[in-house]
Amino acid sequence: MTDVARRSGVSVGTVSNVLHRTAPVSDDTRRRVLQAIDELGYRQNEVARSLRRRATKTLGVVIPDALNPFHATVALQVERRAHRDGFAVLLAETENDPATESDQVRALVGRRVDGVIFPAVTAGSTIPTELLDRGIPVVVVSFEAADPRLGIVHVDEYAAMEQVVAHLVGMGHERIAFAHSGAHEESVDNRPEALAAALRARGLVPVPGDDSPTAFCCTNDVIAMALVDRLERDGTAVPDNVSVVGFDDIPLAAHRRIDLTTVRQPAEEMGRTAAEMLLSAIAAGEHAGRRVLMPAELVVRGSTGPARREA
Amino acid sequence: MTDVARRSGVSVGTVSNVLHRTAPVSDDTRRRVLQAIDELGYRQNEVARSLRRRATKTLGVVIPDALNPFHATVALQVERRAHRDGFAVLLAETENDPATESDQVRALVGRRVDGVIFPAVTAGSTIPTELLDRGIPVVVVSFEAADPRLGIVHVDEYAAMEQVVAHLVGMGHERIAFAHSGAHEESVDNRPEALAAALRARGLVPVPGDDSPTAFCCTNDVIAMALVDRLERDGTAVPDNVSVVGFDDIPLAAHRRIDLTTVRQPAEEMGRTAAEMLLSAIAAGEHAGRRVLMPAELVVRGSTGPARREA
DNA sequence: CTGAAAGCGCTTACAG
DNA sequence: CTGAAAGCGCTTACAG
Repeated sequence: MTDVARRSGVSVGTVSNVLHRTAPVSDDTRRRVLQAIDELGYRQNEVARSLRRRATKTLGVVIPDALNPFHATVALQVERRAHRDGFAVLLAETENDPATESDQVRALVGRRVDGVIFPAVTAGSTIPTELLDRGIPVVVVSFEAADPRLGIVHVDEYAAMEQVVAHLVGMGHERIAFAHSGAHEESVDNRPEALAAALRARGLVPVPGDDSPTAFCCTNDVIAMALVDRLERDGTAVPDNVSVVGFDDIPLAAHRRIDLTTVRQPAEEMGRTAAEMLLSAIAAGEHAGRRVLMPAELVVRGSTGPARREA
Repeated sequence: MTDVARRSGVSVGTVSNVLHRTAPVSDDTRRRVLQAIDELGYRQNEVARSLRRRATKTLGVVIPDALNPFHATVALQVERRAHRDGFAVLLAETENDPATESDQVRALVGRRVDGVIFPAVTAGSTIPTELLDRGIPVVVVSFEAADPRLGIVHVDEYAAMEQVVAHLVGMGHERIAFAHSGAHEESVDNRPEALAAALRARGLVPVPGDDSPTAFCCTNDVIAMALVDRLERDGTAVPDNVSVVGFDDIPLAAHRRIDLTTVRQPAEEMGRTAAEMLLSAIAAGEHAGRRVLMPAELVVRGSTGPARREA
């Protein structure tokens, strides 16, 4: 910037002014400055700017796993929306590990992100609260949480599971299990509990996955697809021998070869909404503190069918 | 930091020293400082640090589409590896649009990333060169480029396509088409050319996709899976009526329901290697300027079969 | 309309 | 071992 100022014969303050129209600048001066910028290939240093303005125009997105299409979609939409407002996004992966999670969040705090979005969080995590306490707005996507300062974008998982159970019970299923990944700490959501509630309303209870269920409700579509793969490799046909229901409705769920019955969450819209919520909270200098409920609906495809009668 | 210094009765320089062991500090002082940090919940401001050190410890990853598992995997591995070295990663999405691409890269330059990784780049892009000219090291993944300052992690696409064509021709295919997404500008790679070369070596040429090919070679697995879906919805069975070959070997390609014959690229290793290459270039203060060739191999699964004899 | 100066929160020689 | 001071590249009152 000093170079630009020197080359165009003005002060750095004036260069700053032409760059941000914060104060009127004569046309002639503006032209000279712009020309110098062009000749020098000058690109403003955002880190100095961030330091001075005490705002970085960057968001953090903390996801357990970039390979889950639901999370990837949210991250993508956030990035897209943020970019429109001149915000950048720092990607932090947690692998669903609490230690990595807090590590990552600490790094985001150090880098002074203006806000953060969590499409998931490890069970029992107090991380969002810590951020909130530091005055950093946060919005969570696809799950609920208690803190009123939190921005929340979610679907009604109880209503969704009610639809799932109605569908399954209507086809004679009574032995229904919940399936999640055993690989990591679970992230927090109400899906198992929502399933249990819908079953209870019909005098049923969830059965363990190894206790010959006739249907599985999976915590997400990735798990559901892996389950179908495993079942069929073991000779258990889906849906002839057992039905499988996913959650999310990732694009592949509609693939003819996959054809997964699942609960559709509007991932793109959720990501976009979360970004907008966060961005406007940042602009207003306050917490997001709002809750948006999105529609979720059962999409019936070919992975569910009538319960097999016991031999 | 001033607060910490005041509370522990030392100067800010000393606080800096205990934080980074750049100079010896007495045990007693260290203890007091650490305690003050803890009591205050102090977290060092990385942006000030970055400004002063003229290095941000952040990498940019520029991808066309976070939903492509190959790109997501590379991004994830880069993030993981970078995180180990205390680097953060800025995610920039291009949607395969040259304007967005240069926009995003400009933003990365403004934010003074220490280096950038491209798992793909729009055709004809001069972006990497511009970065290189500014002294920013860049490494590209899964394609080739001419600039000797570039770090390159790729596979031998010609050898891979040779295997593909040998497999296909061995099953009687002579009408082979290349399939890519028509949605966006293509990103740059040698796959179409590699296919053509392997065909030419056998006196064949690629046929247009609408000229009743008996086999399709797709630019990646996502396209291949979409193609299978489309073909089968139109009543064309795969592989009975037409064979389909992908590229990448994303995890789903091995799913029993998908079962895609494809060329395996070691995505995780490529991402990790790219990150390491970039990180060590940054540490050394020079360009990556190295080329690593990774193995690619044909994985034969169920989406390819004997060419259907014309009726 | 333009310039000089302070200050954002750090690091890094340099003294002591 | 510790402190004082300069400076990283900006923005923002404040004068003029």
